[in-house]
Amino acid sequence: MDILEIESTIQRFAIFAQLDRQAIADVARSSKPRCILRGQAAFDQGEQANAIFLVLNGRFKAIQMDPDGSQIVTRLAGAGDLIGHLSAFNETPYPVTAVAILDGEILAWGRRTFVDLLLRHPQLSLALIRYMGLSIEEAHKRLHEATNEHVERRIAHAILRLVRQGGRPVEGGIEIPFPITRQDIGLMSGTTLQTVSRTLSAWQKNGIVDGGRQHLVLRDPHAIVAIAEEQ
Amino acid sequence: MDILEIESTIQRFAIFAQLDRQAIADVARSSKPRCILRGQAAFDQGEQANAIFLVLNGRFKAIQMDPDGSQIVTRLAGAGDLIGHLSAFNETPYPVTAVAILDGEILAWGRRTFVDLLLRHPQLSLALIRYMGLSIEEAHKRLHEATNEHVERRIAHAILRLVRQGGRPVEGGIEIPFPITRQDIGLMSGTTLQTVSRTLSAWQKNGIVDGGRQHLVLRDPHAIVAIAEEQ
DNA sequence: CGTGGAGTTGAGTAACTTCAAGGATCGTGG
DNA sequence: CCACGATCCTTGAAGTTACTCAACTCCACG
Repeated sequence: MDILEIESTIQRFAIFAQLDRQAIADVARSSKPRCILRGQAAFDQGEQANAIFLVLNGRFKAIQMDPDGSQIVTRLAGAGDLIGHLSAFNETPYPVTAVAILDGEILAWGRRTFVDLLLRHPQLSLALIRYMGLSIEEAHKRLHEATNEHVERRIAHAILRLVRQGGRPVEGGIEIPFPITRQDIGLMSGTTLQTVSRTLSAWQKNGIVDGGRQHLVLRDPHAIVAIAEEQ
Repeated sequence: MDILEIESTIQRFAIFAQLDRQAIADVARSSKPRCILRGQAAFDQGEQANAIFLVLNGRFKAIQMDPDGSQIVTRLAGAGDLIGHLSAFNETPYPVTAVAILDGEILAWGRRTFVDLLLRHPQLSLALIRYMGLSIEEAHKRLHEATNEHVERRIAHAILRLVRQGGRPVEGGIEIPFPITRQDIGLMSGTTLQTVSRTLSAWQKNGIVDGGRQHLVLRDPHAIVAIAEEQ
């Protein structure tokens, strides 16, 4: 991807949309593009956070692991999402490992470089603040779900999140167009892969979803919304 | 509180610490101080977010409530903490109700006013970005705990958070110097007041904690850390 | 002195997890 | 092209944690 492509790509993303031509050029010029193959990590949990990344395309999952081995998926990131921004500015280690679940391209900035961009372009800071505000609200919503809702509802929420982050309409439903395992869904909804499997099997019997290995299609999205919202 | 007091107070808070004299004056001048009595709310969930607040003193709890009545406490806020910042910049409704659990003073800025401050003082934006990054990490940590740890451990974590946010050393332990109910602790650790009561009763028998109605003293903080970290 | 918020404690139970074992699907190398 | 290993998925049965329901006590405050 050359610099002009980068400019025209990033100016479409919410975080950069308010910047003028010159600012976009400044931002683009100081970035380094990088390809990440499926299965590779953009960075690893615990590593010193020297860079911040923007996803240009592809799909990443952020996995957080405890010393005792337990994990959760804190978020998925697609085109236009930042990753690594939490720790980069506080100079703390990355709190998650960001694994590509599809081949993809990202843009990297050094920590110091990005801080300078923020100081030079207040509109960029403001956009980042808005972006992070939404992340916190999302995290709190998940926390609420995790502590007050039963599994089936949590799984429904997790799947609706997948849809919002990149569901593709196909004939007879909505497809999740990237590989996702029962394990992943479990880590996103706070349950085990077995429970996810049982739940999806039941839904499949009712014609609500469809799909096989690492693949999911919502046949009746409305039914899933209903499950997510039932008392 | 007059303007000079405000200036000298806020410059000690992390979010404003990097600002020069002039910037501090600018920030202070555009703020409106306000007193909140115990039990009152600085703002209510669902209300249009027209203002952002800084806690000068006192203590607030942020409660999030579902349509079905279930609640969680997303955070406690003390001197130096911002409240209302999540939604104010995105012009979404407040996602929580911020209730004072002690009489306190806060500083208020209108949404537009604070955005202008951010645009005028890039260092303020940067500090806010750092602050929000820490909030997200904290939320993700709680999410991890909520889904992978058993109640006793979660309660221990919740209490350690209380200590970090304002524990006061007293003879024979550490005191939580603001009123906190079993219900609150339950809402902070994702369990019921009954389970909290049982757990604290057991701990009290072992001499780990002490306290009565809305009151808590850690007699053996080390033991609580051990519980929070045991496998 | 009465009322309501806060806390305690017991018993029963539901919802998930854990353990277990087998089946399906993918990719890879002979 | 087929065999094999690795990953992913399914389903059953047993076990457990912590929630729910319920009754009772204690205090603070008007």
